[in-house]
Amino acid sequence: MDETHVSQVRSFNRHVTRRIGALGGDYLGRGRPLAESRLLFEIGAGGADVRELRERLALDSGYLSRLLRALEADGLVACVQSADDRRARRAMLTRKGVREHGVLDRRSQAFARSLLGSLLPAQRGRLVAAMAEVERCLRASSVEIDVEDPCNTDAAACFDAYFRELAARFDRGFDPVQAGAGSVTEYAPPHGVLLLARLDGQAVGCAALRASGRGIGEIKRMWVAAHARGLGIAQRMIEALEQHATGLGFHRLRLDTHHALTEARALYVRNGYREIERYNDNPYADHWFEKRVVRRSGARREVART
Amino acid sequence: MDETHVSQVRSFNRHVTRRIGALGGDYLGRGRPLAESRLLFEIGAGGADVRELRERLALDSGYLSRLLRALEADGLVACVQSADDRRARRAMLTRKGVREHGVLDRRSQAFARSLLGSLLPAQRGRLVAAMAEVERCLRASSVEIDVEDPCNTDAAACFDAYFRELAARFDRGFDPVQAGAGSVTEYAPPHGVLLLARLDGQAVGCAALRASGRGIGEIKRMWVAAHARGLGIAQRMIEALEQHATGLGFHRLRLDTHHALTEARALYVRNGYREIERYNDNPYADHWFEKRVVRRSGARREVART
DNA sequence: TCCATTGCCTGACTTTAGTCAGGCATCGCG
DNA sequence: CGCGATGCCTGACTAAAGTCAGGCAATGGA
Repeated sequence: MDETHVSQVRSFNRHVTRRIGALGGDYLGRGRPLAESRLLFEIGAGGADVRELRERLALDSGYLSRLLRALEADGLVACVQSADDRRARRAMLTRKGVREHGVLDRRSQAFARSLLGSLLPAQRGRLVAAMAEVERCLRASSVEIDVEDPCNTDAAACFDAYFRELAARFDRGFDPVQAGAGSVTEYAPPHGVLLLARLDGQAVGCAALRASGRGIGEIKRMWVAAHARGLGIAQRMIEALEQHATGLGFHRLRLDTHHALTEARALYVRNGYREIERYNDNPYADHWFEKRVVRRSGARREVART
Repeated sequence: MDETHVSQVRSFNRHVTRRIGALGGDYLGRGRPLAESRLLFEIGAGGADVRELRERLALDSGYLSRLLRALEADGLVACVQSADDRRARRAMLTRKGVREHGVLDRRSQAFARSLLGSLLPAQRGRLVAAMAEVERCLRASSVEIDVEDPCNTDAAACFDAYFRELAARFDRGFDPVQAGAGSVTEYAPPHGVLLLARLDGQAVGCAALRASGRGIGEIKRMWVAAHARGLGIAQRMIEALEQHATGLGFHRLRLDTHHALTEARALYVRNGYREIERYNDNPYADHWFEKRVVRRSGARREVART
C-alpha cells in the first residue's frame, strides 16, 4: 500500500475532524449536554422507537433511559407505549421539542453555510464534490464481505431480492425453479461457499460458488442491492470468490448470464472471463463465461499486509 | 448559495466525523484518558511550550497543568523551565514517553491503513485525492480577511515579506523608497484601507487601497504568503477591496505592476482591469491597470446572507 | 524600586458520560 | 398457565472533562 496514501488519510483525520468536529460540537451546544442534543436530533419530527435509538446511537439501555427522562423533564419529549408491544416504548417530540429540534437543525445548516460562505463559488463546487467522494469511499470501506451460512435469513432475503430483480429485468419474467436453482445447501462447504456483503450490519449483496463438475466451480447469485451499487462491492466479491475457489479444489470457474444484465457481463469481462459455448440448459441464460483460476501470490501478500 | 451544497456539507459532517471520529477516538485508547493521549501526541518528539499546548488544544490552564502532572507521574513527560523566561515551562517527552508516542503514532497509521485496506486500488487513489481536496478547501474556508491597522506588527511583517519577495523576483532588486512608498498611514481611514488575511490567526496576506487623485483609488501591496497560495485569497482580497472602494468615495481603481509578477497580472485581467498608459513614475512598474467600480447589489446580497 | 502583568500551579468544585446489577411488566411459545 | 426472553427503568457507582478562584514566582516597564 502506498505510504503517501496512508499519510494523507492521517492528515485528513487530524485536520478535518478537528475543524469540522469542533464546530459541529459547538453548534449543537444549546446549554444542553451533547448527548441530549444528539438524541433530540435523532428522535426527529416523526418520533422513534427507543430500541432503534439505542442501536443508532450505540447507547447503554440505562443511560438512554436517563437521557430520555431528562428530556421529558424539560418538556421536550414524551414517551408513549408502542401499539403492538406494550413493553416497547416510543419517544415523540412535544411541540416544544419540535421547536428545539428546529433550532438545532437551523444551527447545523448555519454551520454548513458559514463553511461555504467564505469560499469562492468555484471552490464551493469543488469542495462539495470532494466531500461526496470521500463520503462514498468511506461508505465503500465500511462494507464487509464474509462467508456466511446460505440458510440464514439474511441470505434468504438477498436471494429473494435477487430473484425479484431478475423477474423485473427479464422480458419473460423469472422463475428460480425453471432456472435450475437447487437447494441452497449447494452453496455451503465443503463443495460451495456463500459470501454476503454487509453495510452497517445490513446485507446488501451476495455471491455464491457451487460445484459443477470435476475441478469446476460455478458462480451463482451475484447480486448487489441497488442503493449500494457503485461502491465496488461486486468486484470485491468476485475477487473473494476466486480466492476461495482454489481452496474448494476448483481450477476453473464458469457462469451463465443474461443479455439484459449488462453490468454483470462487463464485470466478468473486466476480470478476465472469456465467453464460451453453452454448457447448461438454463432457459434464462444466453451468455456463458469461463476463467482458469490459480492461487495468486501477489494477492495473498496484499491481504496479509492489511 | 446552492441548497444542495449546504445539505451535502451537512451530510459529510454527520457521516464522516462519526465514522472517522469514532475510530480515531478508539485507536488513541491506551488505557489512558483521551485528553492525555492527545496531549502526548501534541507534545511530540521535540517537546513543546506549555502555553503553545494550551492554545493548540484550547485547554484551561489549570486542566492542562493537571494533565501534565498526570503524565509526569507516569514517567512519560518531564517539564523544564524555559531558558528565556523562567516563568514559562516546556514539556519534553522522556524516553518512555517517546516510546508511548511511537505506539500512538503507529496506531494512527494502522487506522489509516485499515481504512484503505478494504478498498479497491482505484478507489484508494480517488479517496486520497478527494481527502486532499477537502482539506485544502477547509483550509481556504478558515482564512479570514479583515480591515486592520496598517501600523500593527502583523501588517509590518507582511509588508516586509512582500518587499523581500519583490527584491528576489526583480532583476534589479527592489527598494521601497525608490518605488515611491509613502507612510503606511496612507492605508488607514479615511482615505485608505488595509486588509490582512489570516489563517489560524497568522497573517498570510495583505492588500491595501490609498487615494490617488479625485475619486480614484490605487491598489497597493497585494501579497499572499507562498505557503498560502492557491486558496483563492488574492481573489477574495481584491473583491473585498472593491467593496470598500465605493465607501471611500472611489469610482475608479488603478494600480501598477511588474512583468515578473505574472500571477498578479492574470488576477487583475481576470477581474476586469484593463491595461492603461503609465500614470506614475514608479521605476519598477511596466504595466498599469484600471477598472471602473460600482456598488454591486448582487454581491451585497450574497454577503448579507452568509 | 515598585507594581501591574504574565505564566503556571493547586484545591475545590460541577457536569457529563458511561457502566452494572437488579427489578418489574409484558410477550410468546409450549 | 408457566417460564424464559425481551424491553425498559432505577439506583448506585466511577471516570473523565472541565471550571473557577486564588496563589506564588518571575518579568518588564515606569
